[in-house]
Amino acid sequence: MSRPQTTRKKRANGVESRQRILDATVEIAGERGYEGTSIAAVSAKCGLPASSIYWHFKDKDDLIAAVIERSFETWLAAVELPGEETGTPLERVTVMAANVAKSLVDAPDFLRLGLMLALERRPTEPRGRTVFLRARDIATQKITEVAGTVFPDLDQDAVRMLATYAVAGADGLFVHREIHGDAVDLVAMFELHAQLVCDAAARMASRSKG
Amino acid sequence: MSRPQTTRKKRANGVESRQRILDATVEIAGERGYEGTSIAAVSAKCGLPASSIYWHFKDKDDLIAAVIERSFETWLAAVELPGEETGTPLERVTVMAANVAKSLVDAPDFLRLGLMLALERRPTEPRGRTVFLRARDIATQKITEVAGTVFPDLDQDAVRMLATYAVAGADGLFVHREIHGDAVDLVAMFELHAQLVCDAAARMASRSKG
Amino acid sequence: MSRPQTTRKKRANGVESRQRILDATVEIAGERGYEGTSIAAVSAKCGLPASSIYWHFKDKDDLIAAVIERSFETWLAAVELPGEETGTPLERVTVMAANVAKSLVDAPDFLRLGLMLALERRPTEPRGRTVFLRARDIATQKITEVAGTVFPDLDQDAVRMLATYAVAGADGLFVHREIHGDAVDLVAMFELHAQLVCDAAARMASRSKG
Amino acid sequence: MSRPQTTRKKRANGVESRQRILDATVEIAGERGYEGTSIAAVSAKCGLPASSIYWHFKDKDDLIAAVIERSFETWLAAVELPGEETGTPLERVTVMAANVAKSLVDAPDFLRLGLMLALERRPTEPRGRTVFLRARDIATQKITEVAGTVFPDLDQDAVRMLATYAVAGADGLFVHREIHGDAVDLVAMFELHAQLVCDAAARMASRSKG
DNA sequence: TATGAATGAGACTTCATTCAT
DNA sequence: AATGAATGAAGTCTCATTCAT
Repeated sequence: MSRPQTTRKKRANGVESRQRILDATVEIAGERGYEGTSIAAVSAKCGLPASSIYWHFKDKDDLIAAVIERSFETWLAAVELPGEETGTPLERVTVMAANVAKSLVDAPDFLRLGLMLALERRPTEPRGRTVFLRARDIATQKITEVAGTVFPDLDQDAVRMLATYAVAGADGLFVHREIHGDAVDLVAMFELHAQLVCDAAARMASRSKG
Repeated sequence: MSRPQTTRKKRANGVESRQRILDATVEIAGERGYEGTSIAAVSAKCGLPASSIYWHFKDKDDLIAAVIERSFETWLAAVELPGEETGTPLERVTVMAANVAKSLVDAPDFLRLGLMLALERRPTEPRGRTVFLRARDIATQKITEVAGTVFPDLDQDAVRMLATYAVAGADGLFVHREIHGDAVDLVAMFELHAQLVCDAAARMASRSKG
Repeated sequence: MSRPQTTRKKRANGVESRQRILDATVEIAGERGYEGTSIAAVSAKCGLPASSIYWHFKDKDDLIAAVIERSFETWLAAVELPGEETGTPLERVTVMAANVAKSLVDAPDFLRLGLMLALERRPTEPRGRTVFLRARDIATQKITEVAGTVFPDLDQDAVRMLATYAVAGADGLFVHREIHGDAVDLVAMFELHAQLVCDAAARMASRSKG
Repeated sequence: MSRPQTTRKKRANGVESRQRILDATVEIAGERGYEGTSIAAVSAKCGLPASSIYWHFKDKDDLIAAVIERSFETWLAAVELPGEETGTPLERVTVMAANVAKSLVDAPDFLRLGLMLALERRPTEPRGRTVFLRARDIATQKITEVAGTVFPDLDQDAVRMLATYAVAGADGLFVHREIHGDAVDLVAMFELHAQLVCDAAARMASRSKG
């Protein structure tokens, strides 16, 4: 008969509100980019008034940056490469590529929004762009490390170049799927990509060795 | 009493005004994307009042689409592949790749703006996006044709897949350069890209033949 | 039967609109100061939408500065001291003081708003404040000139000091009337003020001469 | 289990918090006036959350009024006129004027903020304005009393007029210093002011007596 | 072939204030 | 004796667009 839960809804809960705002923002910003994301739209989608958004985030820039940050973390967790895999280099790399492909199909917001920001060249760079580029560097670095262990005969420069090429290819394939939609078999494309990169690595390694 | 035609200059010149508007728009839209491009900003940059822009273009959508169109034509002319080149397939493809790379270094507006539009997913698709996707299809088609003649042993599906992969790789490398700037040797990256694609084609061809 | 004047109202007329906006602003800003003057309030009072105000003025700062400028000019014209007056120095100065007093009773917006701005110390000074201070300097300069001719025996420093004192007294008396309203006989107070300043001038002159 | 009283510090101290809020407010309001003073800004300057300000003060009006009140008391204490001074009237008045001048140089917040409020004319008068005007009346009254004892031959009306003029002059000179800053020798100006007022008083007295 | 002026809608952001804890 | 969170109203300013000239 006591009504503890009848305090319906409005029990101030900062953490949950923050999540709701981020959820709404990621959806909108992933569709319409930085400028296309209006605070009013976020407010409508998350149910909190615009002024409440400003309690949780300093300004729009801060909000978008937070979205990118969280989105990257989620994505990183989703692709987390299994540690001590066995098999041939090609096999190991193929598994990795498939993981990445699947993660991009499932949660593409991070990369879509990030690429939009990356392509812009505003005079005052949005903080979200910086955050995305940092995230991208981290990813490239991880790939570099994996490639170094998988192809121990390659010199540093070659490894870096291959990692760069691998990331660029992933971006391009992602864009391709964003354009052509579910018709694209992203996993298959990533498999091809992985194979080409491995071939190149093998050839480079044999050349530098022999 | 009639003014002599020596007054020339400033006899309100429609064509020139139109160009000035397009020039201003391409610059701003390339920096800030669709939503970030305001008529007021274009007006300020080209020196014509906003209302004059509406005399030349139906609305903002029309303006952006026109920019993409002109930008694509400029770019197409810049890469125009020389007709009956001789040499090995790899040589011919390598030359092509170098041409594309150089064109993207010189006039990247078309692709930058196009990719931004391509990544967005707004409810009512901007006409500029359609125009860009059509342009992209044309480019992919051309590559498919070239690949078909260079690797006559490949079946249709394989050729299409390779062309898709080639375009995706180009997009990704372009993004990479947009992010990291002039430090990136885009021509070298495209050379690597061409080689990998050719290797793949050769392997596929030998497999499908044998 | 022709209806030329039936184009009622909305025949775009920049000059008139600008005046209407300034009229509305001077009234509101004179009552509530810089921050208290909202564009919405000005819009409501002048009948033009807020966005139209921004066609005529860059921003709020620009609007307030324009108000001060126009207000000062109006006031200057209203007090314009008659040229070659005759009579004793005291008589001439008394007439001047009466003129100033009357002008301040009639159109006090300029000084009220100006003093409000002058007392503020924002980190980024409103342009209106600069404009007011310049106007005030002009007024002080004029008084200095008049005092110089009326009391030719006084040295420069003394004249400047007296002019400063005269202006300060005028400000103070104006504040007094703003506080206590129509009950105050501003003309009488200015007469007293003029007399005291003249006495001081006479005494200083005799001292410096003798 | 009870916390020992050695925790001391930070045992939420109401009085100190109140002071901190008032200190912050006086600074901001002195810079930006009534409307320009936002609770958020006060909160940022004093380090307490906005809601805490509302624990100590009913609303913004109450806060500003409290500031004026405290500021006036501080100022009154600083100028407190020594009781039974000896010397000629001019000497006594000169000392008084110097005291006032010095107090205004040291702690000008009270008068600056007060004058800003006094010049405004909003529909619902801020309580702070009322408080300031009352304080001003008290000051005028004190001067009237002193003037009455120093010039016993003057009639009531003349004394009141001189007191009014004295206060107005003080306001004007204060404004002058606010505008021109430390370059102004406020003490010297007040000395001149005192002398002129005394001369006027003497002349009036002799006239009304003779 | 243009353009000065206007405008409703909506952008981002801050406001003073409240309330449950 | 405080405060984290929330909120409706209002702030300044920009938006894309129109229209009479």
